[in-house]
Amino acid sequence: MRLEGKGAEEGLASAERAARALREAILSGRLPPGAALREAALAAEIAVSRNTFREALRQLAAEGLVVQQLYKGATVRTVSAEDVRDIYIVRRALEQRAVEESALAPEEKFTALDQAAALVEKETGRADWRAAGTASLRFHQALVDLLGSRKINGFFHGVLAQLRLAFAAAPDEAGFQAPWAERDREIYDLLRAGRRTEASLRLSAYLAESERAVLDAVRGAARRSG
Amino acid sequence: MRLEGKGAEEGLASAERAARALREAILSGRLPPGAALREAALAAEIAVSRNTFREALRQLAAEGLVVQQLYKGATVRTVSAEDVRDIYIVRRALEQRAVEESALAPEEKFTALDQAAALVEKETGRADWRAAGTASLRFHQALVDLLGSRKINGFFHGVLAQLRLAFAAAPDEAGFQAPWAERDREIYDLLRAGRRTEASLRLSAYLAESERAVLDAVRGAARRSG
DNA sequence: CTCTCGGGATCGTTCAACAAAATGGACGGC
DNA sequence: GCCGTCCATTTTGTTGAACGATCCCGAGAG
Repeated sequence: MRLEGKGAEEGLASAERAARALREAILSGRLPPGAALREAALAAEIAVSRNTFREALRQLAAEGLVVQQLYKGATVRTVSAEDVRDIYIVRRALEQRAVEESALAPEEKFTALDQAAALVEKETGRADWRAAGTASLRFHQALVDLLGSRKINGFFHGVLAQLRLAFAAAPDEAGFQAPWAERDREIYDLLRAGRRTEASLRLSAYLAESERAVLDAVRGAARRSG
Repeated sequence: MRLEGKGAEEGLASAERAARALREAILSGRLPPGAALREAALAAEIAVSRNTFREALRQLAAEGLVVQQLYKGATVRTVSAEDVRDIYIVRRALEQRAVEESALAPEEKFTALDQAAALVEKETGRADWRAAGTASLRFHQALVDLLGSRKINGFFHGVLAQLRLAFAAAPDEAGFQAPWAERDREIYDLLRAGRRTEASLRLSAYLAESERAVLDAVRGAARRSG
């Protein structure tokens, strides 16, 4: 019987806790892209030793959220226009594949997809655009999950995390309040009805428009800061 | 067993050198799946401190080559039958997508693909099945590279590394000397001729057969050691 | 044979120290 | 005023030792 009562963080190595804390700080925008991650200060903040913090840094670097340069330290990854294009190559590849193969997916994955779409609608309804954006990404994560691959899910999760990084760089940019809810719901309905070709076309249009919006936002942020 | 490297490793953090040395030792089969990675011993062998070695371990764990369990240490990842099925879901998704989108790929990617196919033929010609297997994986890596995505390339590289892990567990198994060279060359020729539908069918058959062979091998290895 | 109970062995983590390199600012030349 | 140089300071990369926590394994009790 263990006495440590720190919720879901028990039984975790403190290096893992440090990685989570850092990941959370980055994805919440508290540590924006480009921010220097000074070991001494941040390690003290998370209450771990510098060595342990460095283990967490290595892990986040391997995940692509952090960039390490020898003797220059670690910084939060900045998302370039080229990165955005790459991200959308991935999205097109995996989401389109998921649509094509959706006939093989088990029923429960569709209900999960339905619930994700409902959440997007709910957050959109209360005009919480940030939450709606997150919910929409979760919908697309659920879409890719139709493929039923752990590895693809993990990979796609990391890629969407980088996309959120791009959002953090340029929040509330024009075009970001696009009608996600209707688009996602529409794609879901077409999928459920087995109209995969139409779903694929709809998804293709959605991704193209989304990519353009994110690219504009990233370019705007680069212009502002460079 | 010496894990030390020498060549072009200047300007690299020694944690990175340690990660490379360990990765190489794992992928070469010198540290087989399931092997315990004792920190003190291996750190001494690579001539780095235990702390530095632990950074390397974290990195390899994030890459999926190593599994860490609290207070039980790190082991080389073992590849289960389910892992193999997952790997082939990834291969089908990415390689098929690459074939479908191949019309958009620039010319130089096709010449790289051609050269990769030639290398498979060369190694097959000298009956070096191990080298031929590696070359064939490189051909399929080049195939996925038609998509032109850094992220997908990196992801796929890691997945194929795990597949090599499965080979390491069960080398020279029946079905592994399958006619890779002809298959790969055939797919390349169909692609170059723009006959994408036929290439897709050929690839599909190839992957199905390959998956079955690897699954049999992994199950055989599990039976031997379980 | 199974269960319990040590006694290593190994892991997870911290700390202090140091070399190497980057950083930033004072200084002087133009 | 502008520019490059030099040097003190900071930060990183790495090490070695230490120590509690936990696992592993074998000896002995039942």
